[in-house]
Amino acid sequence: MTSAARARRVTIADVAREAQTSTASVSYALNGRPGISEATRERVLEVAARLGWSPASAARALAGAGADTIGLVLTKDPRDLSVEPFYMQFIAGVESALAVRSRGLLLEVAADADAEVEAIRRWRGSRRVDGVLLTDLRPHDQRIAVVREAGVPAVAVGDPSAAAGLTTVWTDDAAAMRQAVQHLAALGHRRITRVAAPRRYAYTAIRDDAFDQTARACGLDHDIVRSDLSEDAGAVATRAVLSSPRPPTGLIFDNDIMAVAALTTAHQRGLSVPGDVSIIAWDDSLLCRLVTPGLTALSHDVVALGAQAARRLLDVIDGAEPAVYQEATPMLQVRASTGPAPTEA
Amino acid sequence: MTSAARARRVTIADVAREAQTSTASVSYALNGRPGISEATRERVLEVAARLGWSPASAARALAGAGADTIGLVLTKDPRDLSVEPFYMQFIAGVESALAVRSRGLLLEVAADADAEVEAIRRWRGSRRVDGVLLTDLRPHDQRIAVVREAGVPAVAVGDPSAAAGLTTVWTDDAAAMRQAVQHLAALGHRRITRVAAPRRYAYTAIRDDAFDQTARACGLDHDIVRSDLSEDAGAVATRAVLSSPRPPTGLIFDNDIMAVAALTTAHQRGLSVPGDVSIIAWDDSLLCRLVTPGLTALSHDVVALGAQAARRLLDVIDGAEPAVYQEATPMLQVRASTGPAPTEA
DNA sequence: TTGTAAGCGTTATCAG
DNA sequence: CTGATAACGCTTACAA
Repeated sequence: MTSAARARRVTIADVAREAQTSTASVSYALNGRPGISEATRERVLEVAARLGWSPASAARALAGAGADTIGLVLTKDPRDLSVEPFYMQFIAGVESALAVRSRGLLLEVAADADAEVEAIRRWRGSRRVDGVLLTDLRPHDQRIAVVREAGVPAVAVGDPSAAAGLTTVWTDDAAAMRQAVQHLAALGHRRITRVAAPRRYAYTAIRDDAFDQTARACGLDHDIVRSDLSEDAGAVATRAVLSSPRPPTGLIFDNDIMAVAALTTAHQRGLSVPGDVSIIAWDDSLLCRLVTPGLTALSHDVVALGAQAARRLLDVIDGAEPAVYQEATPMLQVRASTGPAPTEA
Repeated sequence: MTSAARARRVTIADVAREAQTSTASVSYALNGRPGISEATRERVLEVAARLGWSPASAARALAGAGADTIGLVLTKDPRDLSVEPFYMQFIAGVESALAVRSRGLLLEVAADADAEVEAIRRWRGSRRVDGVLLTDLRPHDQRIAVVREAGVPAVAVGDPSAAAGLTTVWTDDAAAMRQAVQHLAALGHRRITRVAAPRRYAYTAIRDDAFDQTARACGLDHDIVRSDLSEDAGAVATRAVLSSPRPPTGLIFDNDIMAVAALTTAHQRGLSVPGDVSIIAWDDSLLCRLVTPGLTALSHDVVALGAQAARRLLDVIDGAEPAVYQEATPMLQVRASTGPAPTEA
């Protein structure tokens, strides 16, 4: 008949009483800290387990220990979020790294950059998180100033040039873009177009530059079309590009969704892929493998990226100095959507 | 030169001093509670804003108020998680509902059912969450006993028959399955197979039964093949089924991933879809639209489901009585992967 | 309407 | 090594 005890929670005071010692010793024992005899420690641990004690993280956080939680705020419309495989992969990676150190992940979807900053401020003020992960870096990102000023441990995911000295996890997008352009050049394409993400992302300029330079070096006609990352925008951009007087024979997209949309658009217009136009996607996901023809894509391990970012953040929380970690450069995964350039009419 | 003040955080005591009142009044003012004059309230609010005060949720939670956070624990291998569009859609929906009430989402990926229960216990003990969302209900789900016993507000997402009286958000999977079977029957199919999720999910038995009954009612040869929800397992199951002496001409899958895998498998074996075999997927996602031929699928709004679940959980946290909420029944979205049964050889 | 003070469950300091 | 005891920031009776 233990039902009477059900309502109250077990505290370290209970454990201390039962183990005939003080709360301080219990705290030491439970946190594996020195300054306590092995005998007491074992007794405390045994009693805690028997009583079913579990730490009240609120109290712990309040007393100055960590919250054992990191924060991730995504700036996306929820419905877009759900369609981008990237984020779920990233989150999955983060979780896998957090799980082994039993940390939690606090997730928030913000409507815009201001809401994002607001969330970070709120979190740090409320001691809910020990640190934050910053994705989708923007040029002159205000979040970086905020975390720095507020002293919030943070890791930026994106190009170091946009991270202003914060610990950074990045992939070499410029090198990846070079591969893509050179692949098309090697296949004999003379006119290529890049369908790019908005300028508000820091990586956009980097990919823009790499695209321009490599295309020029290869002596290709080249052009950049600005789009957003949605399916619709990808289709619209593709239609416009393919309707031009001398349409390009190679297209490079900034994500997989737009590339798939382009594939559909090309088919609708009776164009063959890769017979009439070759398509390259960025972010190789299930989608790229499953469509017909399979999409040649710049493939990288987003799950690993998320895991690495989370691990580095835990380091930073533990006091590590800022550092820059480069992940594997996205590799061009060649599939059926790229082929020899069509011979001129 | 405000740099000296940077380290300390602003507390209600600071606000009280500055506003020349007590911490109690500040608390009342900040929480919009009665028992304070309008004049002081405004003064407090103004001072709080000026000082940049933000609530310490740790302290708040410790003092007995809520944590303003709900928990969601997913039992999946992280890499599988990232491939299932369902979860990201669900999370996106949850976030959208939470955002309007400025609540956070604590996410955890558990390796197995025990880890899941452990997470819930830990959360409730640590006062990190005000309530939890339960997805992927299992028959006799231990989590239900746990939340009940621990008095954790919870909402189950799944069939009410598995939710044991908890507030539940569900879709009528039996009705959805009937549509799928009748669709195939109407197209003249005489032999159909269901490639099903593992029995550990509560919905599996419900879909099994509906499949059997409807197929029998329609006078069809029918069979159920057990699989897991992965791409590989879907391909394996499809190969096995199509190799049988008298293969079925219609296949119904329990998710979209397996259905897409089946499509690829059929093509590899030189079979036409829907010429030789018709395919129906569950959970209509981008994938189903984008593959060729497009997949006929049971389509439902998972984002809305997540939003509804989150809203109902907030109700429960606010003391609402248990209730059952039925969401729209998945609708059969007919695409090119289903067609008339092939004429017997 | 206001202010005082007692928790909430830990951690951390500092004498024994 | 051990045990009181004071924070931590907020909520909430209870007094004034």
